[in-house]
Amino acid sequence: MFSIFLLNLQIFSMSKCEQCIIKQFNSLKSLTKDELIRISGCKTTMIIKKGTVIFDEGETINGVYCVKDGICKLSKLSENGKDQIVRIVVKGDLLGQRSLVTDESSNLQATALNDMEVCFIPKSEIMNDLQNNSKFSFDVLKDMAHDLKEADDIIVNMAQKSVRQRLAETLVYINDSFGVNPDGTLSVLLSREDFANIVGTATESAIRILSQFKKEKLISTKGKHIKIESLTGLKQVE
Amino acid sequence: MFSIFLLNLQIFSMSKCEQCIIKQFNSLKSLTKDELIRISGCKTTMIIKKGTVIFDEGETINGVYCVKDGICKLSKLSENGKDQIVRIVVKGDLLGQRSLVTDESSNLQATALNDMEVCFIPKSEIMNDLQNNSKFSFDVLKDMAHDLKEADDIIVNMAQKSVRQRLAETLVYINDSFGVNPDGTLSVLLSREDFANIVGTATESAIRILSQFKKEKLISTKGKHIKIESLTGLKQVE
DNA sequence: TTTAAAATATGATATATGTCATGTTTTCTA
DNA sequence: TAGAAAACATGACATATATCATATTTTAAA
Repeated sequence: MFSIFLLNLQIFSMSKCEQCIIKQFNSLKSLTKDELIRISGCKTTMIIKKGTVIFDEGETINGVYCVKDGICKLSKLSENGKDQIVRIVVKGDLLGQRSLVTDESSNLQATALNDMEVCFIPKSEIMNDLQNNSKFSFDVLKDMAHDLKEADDIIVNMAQKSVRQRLAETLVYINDSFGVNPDGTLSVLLSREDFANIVGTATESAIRILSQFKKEKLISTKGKHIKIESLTGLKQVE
Repeated sequence: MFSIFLLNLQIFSMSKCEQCIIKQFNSLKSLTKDELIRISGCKTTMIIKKGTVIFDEGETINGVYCVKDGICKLSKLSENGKDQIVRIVVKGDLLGQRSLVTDESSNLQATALNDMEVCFIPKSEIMNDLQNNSKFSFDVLKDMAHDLKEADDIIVNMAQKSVRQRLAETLVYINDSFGVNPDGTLSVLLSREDFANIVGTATESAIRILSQFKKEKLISTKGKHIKIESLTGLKQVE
């Protein structure tokens, strides 16, 4: 597994964490300059191709990924064979934070949704900072609290809202959180199957409802690119 | 609101955190003796009657509750008027940890499921420890990571499993996590409506499926007390 | 104890969504 | 560029679950 990484995906980069703008967006901003310099020395920058599994359910991660570019999904295989997406991680986020806190293996699979550039920081190097730099650990704590809140919201939506509503909200969420391309299409490009796996429905149902939204002029599509035509309309879907 | 607490619910107790066995079960165990003595001096012990709302959605909590006895539910009101239960907090747990980390108001409501005894520790008193005692903050981090993992699992179950399966799993979960009374009935006593609100279904559906389980000899009931007759059977429900 | 209210129970029916089947379009690759 | 494979699309039908209606039982209150 690791050898594949070495062959195909890994590029050792000379770029320095201390100067990296990305860290602004996550907990790493709370590290001191000295800490960043040390981290910089042991990190591994890698390019990950679209579709690649970054880590799998049950795998021990032993570090954290700082996402410099691209987007990935965190999903979990359910017994019926479907892959439920529980979170989307984008440029600027840290991926695999949970592994710093627990020695358990990952409960989720991470898969690149487009080509990504990430820096892997070994757990051994960053654990000291988590222990000694309280500003940093408090930031990680905040992050996790935020994720937990979002997860609670998702539970409520899953339980109480229709597939139609959940799909509408997913479109709004992606629009609001990750923005749009110059042509107005959603910048996060997902397959119909991905949408189904976020919403928790059959792929056919997701396709069908997207078609309905199109007829109702709430969205327009070219290929798999989706453009929101009426944000307010989507928000009112019942 | 607070005056009601003072009149009906609050009892100032002389018991000391340093000697309290409950702390063994949560992050407070990582506080030093000195820290515990200080906490002990500013905590407020209260008795909370069954059905009382401990804190509501949108309320600012400003502290954390250590549950000495009893059980409560954390729920969130959805737009359709249903109250989705996202977590159950029992004796030994800390309630409202998220409030320590963020200044946002609570996204959840906490309601006592039976008579409870809790100690309220003001945020102002414990924040220092969260900043300075890294063992303590790491414990809180672990707790939150654990909750996050459980939340992810719930999302997958909500999305991919039938109501029947979810209800069976809820029974198993309550059995495994919170145990049974001497007569074998589940020690956490929930109304059919509570079950429906955990599973995310209509109350009638929850009742109906529990009746089916009864017919299938998976459980037995007297009044609202439920006894699991076949744990393996419940685990195999499809 | 009697009465009222809440919780539990069950039937009948409606409906959203899943499943299966089939066809079309887009994307990939040799 | 052709051919294969994957993704998208839509119809027909099955089914789990919601909703509404109405008993019955349990709990609370007067």
